[in-house]
Amino acid sequence: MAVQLYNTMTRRKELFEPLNSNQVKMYVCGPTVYNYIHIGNARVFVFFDVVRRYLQYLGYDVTYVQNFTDVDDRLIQASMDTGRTVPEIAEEYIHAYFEDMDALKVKRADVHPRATEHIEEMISAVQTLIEKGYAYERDGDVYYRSLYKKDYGKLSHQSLDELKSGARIEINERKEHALDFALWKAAKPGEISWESPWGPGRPGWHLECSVMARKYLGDTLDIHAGGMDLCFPHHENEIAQSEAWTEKQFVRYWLHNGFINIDNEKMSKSLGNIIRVVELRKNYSVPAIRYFLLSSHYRNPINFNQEVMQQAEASVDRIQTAVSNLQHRKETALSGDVPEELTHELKRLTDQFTLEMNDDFNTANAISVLFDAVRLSNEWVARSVVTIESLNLLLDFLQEIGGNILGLIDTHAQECLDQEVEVLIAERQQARKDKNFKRADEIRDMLNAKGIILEDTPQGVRWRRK
RNA sequence: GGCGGCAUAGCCAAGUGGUAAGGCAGAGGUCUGCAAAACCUUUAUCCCCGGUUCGAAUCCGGGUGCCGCCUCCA
Repeated sequence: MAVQLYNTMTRRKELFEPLNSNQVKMYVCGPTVYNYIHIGNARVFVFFDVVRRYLQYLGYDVTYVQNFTDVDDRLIQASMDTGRTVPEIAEEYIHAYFEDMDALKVKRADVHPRATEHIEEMISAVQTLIEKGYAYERDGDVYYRSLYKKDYGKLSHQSLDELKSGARIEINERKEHALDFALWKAAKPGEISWESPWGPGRPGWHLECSVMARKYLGDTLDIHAGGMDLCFPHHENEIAQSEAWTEKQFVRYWLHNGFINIDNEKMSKSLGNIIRVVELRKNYSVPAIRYFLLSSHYRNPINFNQEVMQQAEASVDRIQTAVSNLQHRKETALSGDVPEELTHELKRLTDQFTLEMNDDFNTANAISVLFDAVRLSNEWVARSVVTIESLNLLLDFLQEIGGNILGLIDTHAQECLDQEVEVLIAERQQARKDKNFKRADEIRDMLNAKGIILEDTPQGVRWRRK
């Protein structure tokens, strides 16, 4: 258990040591539920789900929290555009989120807290910050004094002077300083709001993560993760307010993943090239989508296009085929010992997999270890003598690494063929025996047209779906 | 202007000092009645120019090209 991970805070790979022995407190910024999630969101959720699974595989006890931002400017805008209420819209897209993520085999978090269910706690946090002098009220808004603590900017490594001279600072007369940010926003007429000591309003975006993270994970988190863009200002602001509030270190390790480009262009609303998961799922298999997301290191940008997705499909097919060929071979194998040679090889591959994942979650290399196991498996399947126990060992490895951790294998139950097809296969076998290859090929072509591929092996006919 | 990243085969992508993983596609071969699947073989002077070193894709300097963040965007 020697995981090294790249910490955005220190800009170095560090040895991962949770605050409390093997307890890992992990928080991943969740979606703002004003729309369907897109492939960029999916990268965050799929990758950090893999991190979580891997840490669990290593024996860590992981508590995983991911929020829903169910009130903010964009939801209010969507509400005005559609005439529906903010909670209605949020509910719909939370539902859609779970559909997408369940489909992509992302495990649910231990807690999925919603901002609107923690308003009381947020108000109380804001009050504390005001009392401590870190925040001030102006016309129903409450702002955080960014300059109050000297270490503001420590995550994004921006000095205050540089931030002050930043090119895009908005003018807001109510703020003492341009870098101050809203903890509480006064409601405009007609907007959804909650009562507070400063009048009706809603919480600022950054505040919810600080409050919910503390509530469910405590003062100090081990891992806090999200997309690269959240580094500044979102995570910077979370640190500021949380550490002002608790006077303790907020997060031990900050992890940020890179973006996805679409045909070498930034994915953006204005370019109209946003790829939603719900659409993606119609065109590509789940293992291929996950392969695409995991085939490159998480901090690198990746480029989405048809060609790489087709390559992903083909790659994932190779893994899937190895698993089904293993299963087919078991039907005619006999029980017996596992040769030392195989145990040894699998041990080596398991160690290699751990080594790669321990190195800042190098999923690209982890996948290459998986392919080494695929080759090994194919070699054993082709042997004329192999034991069920050996095949099971290979199967276990592929299922554990390729299935449970990386999620690149469809673990659907072995389906059955209908009676009619079984009869045809039997007829074809007889035809082959009789050297009636014309009829045999006819049947094979017929089934192929129905999407069933027949393969003749020394152990009998093997079939699979296209 | 500030902070940071990237450039490796037709494509995707690892590799932070020791002589270029893995996948897709292509070519040749083995197996097969023919296929399929599989296995074997095969495809790279690592953007350019200097420097350090016995040795550099890797370190340093200088270019060139692309990209991200710098107030609510994963």
